[in-house]
Amino acid sequence: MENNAKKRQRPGRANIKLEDVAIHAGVSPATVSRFLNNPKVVSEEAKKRIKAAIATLGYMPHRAARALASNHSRTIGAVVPTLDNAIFSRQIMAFQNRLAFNGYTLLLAVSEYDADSEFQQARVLLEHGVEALMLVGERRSAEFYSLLTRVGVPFVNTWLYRSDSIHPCCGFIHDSTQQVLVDHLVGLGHRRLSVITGQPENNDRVATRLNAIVAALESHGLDLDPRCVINTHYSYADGREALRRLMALDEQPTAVLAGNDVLASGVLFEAHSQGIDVPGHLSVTGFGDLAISEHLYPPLTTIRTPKEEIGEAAADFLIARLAGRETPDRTELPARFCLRASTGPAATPALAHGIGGDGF
Amino acid sequence: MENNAKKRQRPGRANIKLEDVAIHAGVSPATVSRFLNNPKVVSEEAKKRIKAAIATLGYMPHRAARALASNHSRTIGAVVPTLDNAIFSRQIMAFQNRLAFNGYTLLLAVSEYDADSEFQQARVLLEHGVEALMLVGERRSAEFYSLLTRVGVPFVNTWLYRSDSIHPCCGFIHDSTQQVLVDHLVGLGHRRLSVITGQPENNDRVATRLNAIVAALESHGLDLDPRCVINTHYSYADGREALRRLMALDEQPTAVLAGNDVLASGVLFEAHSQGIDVPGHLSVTGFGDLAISEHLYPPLTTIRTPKEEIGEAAADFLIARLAGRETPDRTELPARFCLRASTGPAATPALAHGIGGDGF
DNA sequence: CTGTTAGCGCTTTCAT
DNA sequence: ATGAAAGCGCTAACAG
Repeated sequence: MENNAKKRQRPGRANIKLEDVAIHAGVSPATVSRFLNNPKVVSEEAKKRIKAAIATLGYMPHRAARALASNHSRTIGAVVPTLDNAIFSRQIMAFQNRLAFNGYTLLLAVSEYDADSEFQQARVLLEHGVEALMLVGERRSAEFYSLLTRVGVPFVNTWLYRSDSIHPCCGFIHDSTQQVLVDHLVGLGHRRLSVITGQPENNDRVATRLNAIVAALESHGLDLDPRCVINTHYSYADGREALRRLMALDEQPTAVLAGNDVLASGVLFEAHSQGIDVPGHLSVTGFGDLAISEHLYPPLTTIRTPKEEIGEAAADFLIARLAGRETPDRTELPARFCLRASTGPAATPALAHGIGGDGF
Repeated sequence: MENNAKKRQRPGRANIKLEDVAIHAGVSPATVSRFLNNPKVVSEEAKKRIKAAIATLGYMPHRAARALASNHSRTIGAVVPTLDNAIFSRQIMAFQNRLAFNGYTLLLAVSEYDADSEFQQARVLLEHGVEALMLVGERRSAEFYSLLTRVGVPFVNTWLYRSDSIHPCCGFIHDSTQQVLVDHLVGLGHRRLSVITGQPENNDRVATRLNAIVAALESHGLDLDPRCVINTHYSYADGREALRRLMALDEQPTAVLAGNDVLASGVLFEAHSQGIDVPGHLSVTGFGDLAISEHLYPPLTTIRTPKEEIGEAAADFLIARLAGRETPDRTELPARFCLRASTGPAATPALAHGIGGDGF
């Protein structure tokens, strides 16, 4: 017992291996391996003894060794822009839950809306041998896509659906969500709309929605004054500040399309403290339908996005692919219009510096 | 080129391995390995050729093989109760960010506040060879702790600090946060307080805070009417409903201590729609200080918890441990009292069915 | 500074 | 149904 003293103990693991279990159970390692991976080919007798051995020894399989030998890591990766937004956290929760249920473990990375970081992190996940990858959005470098196909792991772009996408995707059609919102507002008599949204450079969904708004307005013969478009970050304070800037215009918009519910909430808060009546003087729409949105004053008219559904569908898709099952490349999970009380008929445009007659 | 046709291609990986790089660069595999792990011991000449080989072949290291050979997976695991709560998502973001910066990858699991699930998921992470583990809370089975010590991976309990804890921890002292809140309210003249919080059975922090409230009240010679304690879940709707139940009591409380800011928001929303004046008729406190809390009507008096700081401190602690660096077992990251406008002097207790004189 | 040589713990043919 | 044996891709002595 002193000959291999130099052989370092695995730090960080109970040192019991499959072979120990085999010895203890009086079978070969191969049989224990079969028991672990395909128990039905093992005799009842052996099964019983192996089970007992595992229990008494407290054996834990070594997944890296298994991954090396079998080419299956039983891990799936995800790279999301942030977890700050309840939207992605819910997607990830649903995703992880589905993975765990199917015996997969999640490797998670956050890109912070940075394309290079997304690429870099995805590389690392691939090095770790993730068998599949969930991503957000679809705009990424050719190099990234070529890595993905070269490595050959299944992947899925989430949060968007395009029937003509060349990549697997699951999500909804962003354009129509904005069309619905614009139709709604224009139908209420709004002619001068404004937009407060994120950074289209780092976010293809934002870019798509912005274009869709312009197109929708055009379809009504309206256009979008560039001064009425504010690109900002996703915080309450940013939403508030954006509204202040909009209200400082000499021709004020009668409605604001906020890029997400956080921004919309900020707008509502700022409107409240400035005594701007919503929807009397100003209509506000959001995007995302956070849990809080229906409770705001007034409850927010918004688009409900299928956060959990996307996470689940992405997991199901990848798992099906890994199992060799046929499954459609693209899944549409519709977003829904939620009509609430933050939108109403357009008032005559408030005059600069002349708002705030009632409220407050 | 047909002799090893049976040798399956690694599905899911570019088939280039370290040996190929070595051949291409005209060096031995060992040198390539050194280049990867400790470049400074490799000659400039070799470095150059290896770099080129890696680039032209598009080589990606196989981390499972590396983990097997070196006993280092370069992964760290985390099990959190949920990501629904902005609190844990921010912690995880900060944690992951710090890990990635130090070359570690995050394996994430969600327990949904279930002790068995937490144990089970931690096991899986350990099987995957995580070199360290971040957990939330400290109440778990002896079996769990014994696994942790047997396996010998560093771990840290987060979201709490106890100077006498036998386990590494980072967070704050829950008791004093509640003491501050109670002192504040009692100082304002409140004598009949109520509590709306989570499920103490599944959450040791909740249990601790609840006990701390009772103790704090006692220190003022007050006690907590059991009918004024509502254990519920963390949603806006639950907060609203809880307030309704409280207001239905024949002796109504003049203040509510909500277990977190989501619940507190729900209380505020319900108060608003019932026309209950806050803080005129009812004072409300939260816990957590979410981004939205300062924007609510009225802005919420709450406790700011150090979410990101906990994630970072946990990462730093584990990384230091893995690097063999000395580092204290326990880190206190104080929570701070945020006095805002949702608390005020106690009114004379509102009579049952007689509230709501002004508002709405 | 570099190459050679053994494995890391497990799976998987191929026999039996 | 089971065992023997040959690696999976990489690292880590050791020797030079």
